[in-house]
Amino acid sequence: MAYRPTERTEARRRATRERIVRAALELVARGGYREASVAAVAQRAGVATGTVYRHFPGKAELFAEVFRVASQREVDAVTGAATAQGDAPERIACAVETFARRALAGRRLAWALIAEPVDPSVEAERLAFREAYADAFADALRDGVAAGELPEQDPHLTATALVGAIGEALVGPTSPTGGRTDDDAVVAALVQFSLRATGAPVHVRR
Amino acid sequence: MAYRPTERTEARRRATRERIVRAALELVARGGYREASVAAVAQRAGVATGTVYRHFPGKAELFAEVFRVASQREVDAVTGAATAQGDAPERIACAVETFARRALAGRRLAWALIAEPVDPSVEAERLAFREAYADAFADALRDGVAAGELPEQDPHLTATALVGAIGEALVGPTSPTGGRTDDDAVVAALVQFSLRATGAPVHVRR
DNA sequence: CGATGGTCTGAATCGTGGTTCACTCCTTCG
DNA sequence: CGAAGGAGTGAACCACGATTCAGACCATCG
Repeated sequence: MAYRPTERTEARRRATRERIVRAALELVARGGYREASVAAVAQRAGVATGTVYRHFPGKAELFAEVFRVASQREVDAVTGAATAQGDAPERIACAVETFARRALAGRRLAWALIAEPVDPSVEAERLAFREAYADAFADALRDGVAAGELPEQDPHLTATALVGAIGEALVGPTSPTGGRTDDDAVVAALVQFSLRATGAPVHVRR
Repeated sequence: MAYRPTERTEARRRATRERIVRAALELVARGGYREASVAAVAQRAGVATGTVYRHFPGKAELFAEVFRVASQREVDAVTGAATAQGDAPERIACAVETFARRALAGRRLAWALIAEPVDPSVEAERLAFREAYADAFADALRDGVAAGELPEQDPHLTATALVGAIGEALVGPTSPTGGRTDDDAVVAALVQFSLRATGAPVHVRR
């Protein structure tokens, strides 16, 4: 025996893996899942295609991780907003706005995470992603109902519907040519919609 | 010259084409787009694969037609409901209920029409489908706003969001194992959600 | 009939990626 | 140094499903 993997080589390995994931993420954010072929990812990461398979069992696993990472980032932001100070309506408004603004900032990625065609195994990741979103909303809703700030309702269904509503409203403009609508206006309208949908009392927001 | 296509042969030709479309629709309704390979369609229609290409330039065109037909049917139903008698809230409730009930009756097809991965050219068809849905809602909303029954809002955005909300709420349970939730309850909750979202005054619906 | 125009057939072909693997190169340590 | 254990390479391989096409079969009409 004369060779033992050491910290240094470990680090290099991790770095390569990292680069592959980042490259994949960039490609998805740019051109969606379909543009992100293994060959393209490898090229962008500066490695040979075979190298990808040294780090991941297959394309599905690679992209499952990519989606997991990207989703987590988004969900964390929204969850943070939904657990901020304030009453339920305020928290919901905040979460919706966060969701919407982040999606608009990276439409292509948002589309990939929310609506693009992907492999079944990657799809599973996306389902989890939506669930996580819905959960963030659902928690705030539950609190609001308990506190009497919101009318009686099924929090999970309302939350799911909200996720769908926001997704559709944002992805619609995304996938076609790219509606040149005013982002602020869209966000504001979505917040209004969401507050009404939850049954929050309408105050004059000014 | 000794041969001229006649009414009889024309009819046979149309019948074959018809069978292909129907077979494709059935396959989509059963297993979604990905299960619906050209070979499978041909087999189900009782023709050879090559025959499909005698009636359609390619798979994309075939399924564009399939989606168009299926969509039209659904949209017509919803549009009908949305243009029925009554004030805007009633019409919207009616449209939402129609949308939801029909989707629940054929979940797989609904999923294919609303959310499944498809070729880009077929995707265009689906976009049109969503637009049509949204338009049906938007019209009722516009009327409601004009009549002072609903608060000031961007009807198109509200309509789009509604389509997304309903789609997500219905498709969510569809794609996984298949939530065993009570359909009636879901529909009722969705109607409530939609009415609130549009800003309709909450009356006791009984 | 039989010549003509057309549809139907289905096995072979093609294109597109994902995946493999024999080989080269690098690192570690006796 | 040199044997041992990977990591990285990239051209070749393969699976899969859409598409093609040469021939079989059929309807029309002079």
